[in-house]
Parts: sequence; C-alpha cells; structure tokens
Amino acid sequence: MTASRTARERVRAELTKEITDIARRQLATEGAGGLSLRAVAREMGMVSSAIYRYFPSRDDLLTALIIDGYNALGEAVERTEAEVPRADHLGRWLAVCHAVREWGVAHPHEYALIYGSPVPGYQAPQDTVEARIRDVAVLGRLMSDAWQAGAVRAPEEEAPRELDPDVTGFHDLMPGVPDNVIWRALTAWTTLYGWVSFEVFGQFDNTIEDRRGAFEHSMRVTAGTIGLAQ
Amino acid sequence: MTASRTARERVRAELTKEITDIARRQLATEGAGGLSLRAVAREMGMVSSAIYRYFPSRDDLLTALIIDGYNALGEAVERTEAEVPRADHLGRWLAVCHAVREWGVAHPHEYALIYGSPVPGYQAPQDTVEARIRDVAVLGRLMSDAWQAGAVRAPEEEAPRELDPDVTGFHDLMPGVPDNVIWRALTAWTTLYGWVSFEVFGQFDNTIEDRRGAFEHSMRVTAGTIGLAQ
DNA sequence: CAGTCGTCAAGAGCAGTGCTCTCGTTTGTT
DNA sequence: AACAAACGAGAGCACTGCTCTTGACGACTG
Repeated sequence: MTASRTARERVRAELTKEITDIARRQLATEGAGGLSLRAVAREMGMVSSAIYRYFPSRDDLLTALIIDGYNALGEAVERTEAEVPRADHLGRWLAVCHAVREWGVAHPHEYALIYGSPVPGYQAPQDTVEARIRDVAVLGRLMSDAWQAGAVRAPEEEAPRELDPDVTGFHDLMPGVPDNVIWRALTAWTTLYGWVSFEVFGQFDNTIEDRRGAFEHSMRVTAGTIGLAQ
Repeated sequence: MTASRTARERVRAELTKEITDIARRQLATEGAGGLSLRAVAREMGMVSSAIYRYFPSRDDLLTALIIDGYNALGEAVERTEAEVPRADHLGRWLAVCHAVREWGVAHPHEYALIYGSPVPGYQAPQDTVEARIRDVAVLGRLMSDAWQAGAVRAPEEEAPRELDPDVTGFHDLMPGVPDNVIWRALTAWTTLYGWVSFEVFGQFDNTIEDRRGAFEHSMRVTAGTIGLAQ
C-alpha cells in the first residue's frame, strides 16, 4: 500500500522538481521579477491553475528557489574548500572567497535572490536558516582550525563588552576563537560579500576590468585583517 | 514669451516632480516591485496613459528615482563628513560610515534600488555616473588628505602590477595616494557597503542586535586596515 | 467487489499591470 | 488668425497572480 501511495507521491515529487527546474531556468534568464507562474505552466503543458496544487503562491516558489540557492552556494563553497590541505589556512580562506565569487558571477540572478534586495514581503526565515549558514559554517571551521593551530595573529584591539550578547551566537560556529577575532572574521565576511555584490550588481562596470585579480588581491589583504599570516 | 513658455514648462516640471514624489512614497512603502504607474496616476487624479507624457516607461521612472537616491545618499554623506574637523581623518571616516549606514536603514527600499539587485534590464549608466560617485568622492578626498598629512600607515604589500590599468581610474579620486593604499581603501569601501547591505537586506536578523555598536567596531577595525591610526 | 473520499487538471473569471493608439482640447508660436 | 505641438482622456491589448467550480481519475475502506 505504501508502494501505491508512493506512486502518487512520486509523481507529485517529480512534477514539483520539474516546476522548480523550469522556474530556475526562467530565473536565470529573466531575473526574479520576470518569473511567471503562467510561463512555467505553459512550458510544462499545464494550465496555470494547476501549478497552485504544488506551490500555493508565487512567493512560495521563490522561497523554494532561495533555499535551493543557499544550498547550491553552500555546496560549492564546501566542495572548493575541502580540496585545500587542512593546514593551509590562507589557502582555505582564498578558496572560500573564490568559490563565493565564482558562484555569484556564474549565477547572478540566483545570487541576487539570496543576497540582494528581498523581493517579496519576506521569505520564511525558519525554513531557510539551515541552508543559509552552510557557507559561514565553513568559515567558522576554518577560523577555529587556524586559531587552534596558532596561525592567527591576535588583534591589538579588545572586543567591546557591550557586544557580548551578540557575539555568543558565533561561539558555536567558531569554537575556541576569542571575541575580537570573531569580530574581525565577521568584518572580513562582509568584505567578501560586499565585493561580490558590487561585482555581480554591476558596481564595477567601466571601473575594474581584471575583476578576479583585484578580488584576489583584496581578499589577501582581508586575510591579513583576520590575522592569517601569508 | 519666455514667461509664457515657462508657464507651460513650469507646469510640466511641477507635475514631473509630483510624479516622482508620489513614486518615491510608493517605493518607500511597497518596494520597487510594487511601484505602479497606474497607482501613481490614480493618486494624482490622472488617467494612467497621461503619465507616459512625462515618463515614457516604468523603467525611466525608476531610473529617475535611482538618480535621486544617489544624490540623496551622496548629500547625506557629504553633509555629515563636512562637520568633522579636517585633520581628524579617523573621525571623518567614521562619519562617512555612519552616514551611509543610517541613510540605508532609514531608506531601505531606496538603498535596495541603488545598491541591491538591478531591477530592470539595466539603468542608463551615463545619466547616473555623476550622482553615483558623490559618496566615493568624499572617501577619495579623505584618503588624499590623510595620506598627504602623513596620517596613513603604508601597507607592507605591494600593489600587483597587473592591476595597474585598473587603478589609474582612481588616481583622480585620490590624488597622490599610492596604489597599494588605493586598493586598501577600495577594500574598505566594499566592507562598508557589504555591512550596510547585510543589515538592510535582513542578513543580520536574529543574529546581531546592537547593529550600530557592531558596525562602529567593525568600521574602526576597517580604519586600521586602511592605515588610519586610532 | 462496490462505494466513497481525496487529489488532480482544466477552464472561466476577477482585478490588476505596462503600454499603445486615437480623439478632441488646450496652449504657445508664427 | 492660423497652425503645430503638447496634453488629458478613454478604449483596448496582452499579460500577470490568484480564486472558484466542475468533472474525472485514483486510492483506500466497508
């Protein structure tokens, strides 16, 4: 009986996947604003109302694509970073940086969906929280490894005590890392995504040609900010 | 005769301004996606087709709002930075940072319009280029002043020679500043906007509560990256 | 085996959108 | 006074997200 029920549910899962696949292709070509449920239905040979059996609204489809985007980016970061020797902390950092940047320029619309302006009212936060921290978790392990290996030069400044309640959430991500280093890592994180956002969103157009080279240099400087020795 | 001609043109200018004002209010409440020419026309008591006498398309209206946004942000940065003594370079840097952040959190949708994902195909670049560099011009003068006053600690690393063609464009913005400092300033610039984008786009929700305090600390660290002494 | 109940695709329809075209009217210029 | 440009109004096209209803098929239960 489970077999027959799964027969039904399997068709449903397949159609759901087909919808998201087509939607992702539309997203890649038209952007988030051009994503149309009717166009997806048309391409599937369905009538538009049938889509609503699978996604109750356009925003729900977008939310599914957002989660997929987080996972795709997170997986790209994990995979690239895993290829670098564990002791090469600077190399791991640079691998993370280039993975983020290359995924962003390769999938600009998906990047815009997850790191650009939030398109609908708001996406469901609880559903996305597992997928969204995959990339930052990689940085956390990296920082933790580097610190415990003594490869991080301690910053001169102290972490402001009034930020204590805010920094506790990061202790799980970077076990053993002192607070002032955590704040520097977070600052570096914003540098990384600030750069990629600038590039993906066209802020470097007619300004910087050798994007990868400039990015590489900037991320090396940023590595120095975290205290990762060359 | 010019008086009579200006009579007509004055009405036109007033109506154009009224359209952009209403559009900006709609943008602030609904976001870029919810901006509707018909709704603007409705609020003005006009018929929708009449709007097209003033803006040939929705994207043109958005472009006008983008230029306005760049100018508003640039003016806010200029005004805030001008209040700090010229010799207090760190203070000027922090003033710039807080001006950007406060404008961004106060006008999230406008910020998203100019620093988020590009909504239409592409906005006219030549029309916006004058307004868009007002903020970065402030940083340029600040860096130039600080360097010439000897207040910038020179970085250890050299600027990569393959980036020479890209860095020349910044020499006008920061006269006299050596290339490696320019790249550090650009890196700091991405840190600033990366942070503000993270905050405005909700990436810090349920993560950081004392946004201003964390931002202040992060921008002080970043000042050290540029070489601005404490 | 027969009946029932839930799932599904299809179609019509509503309200809204950007944009185009045409038609009188108003306004400014020669 | 005559002409041309600019203008507001209205109708209309193609499109969107979304809702509701109808009829058919499949799966589970008596």
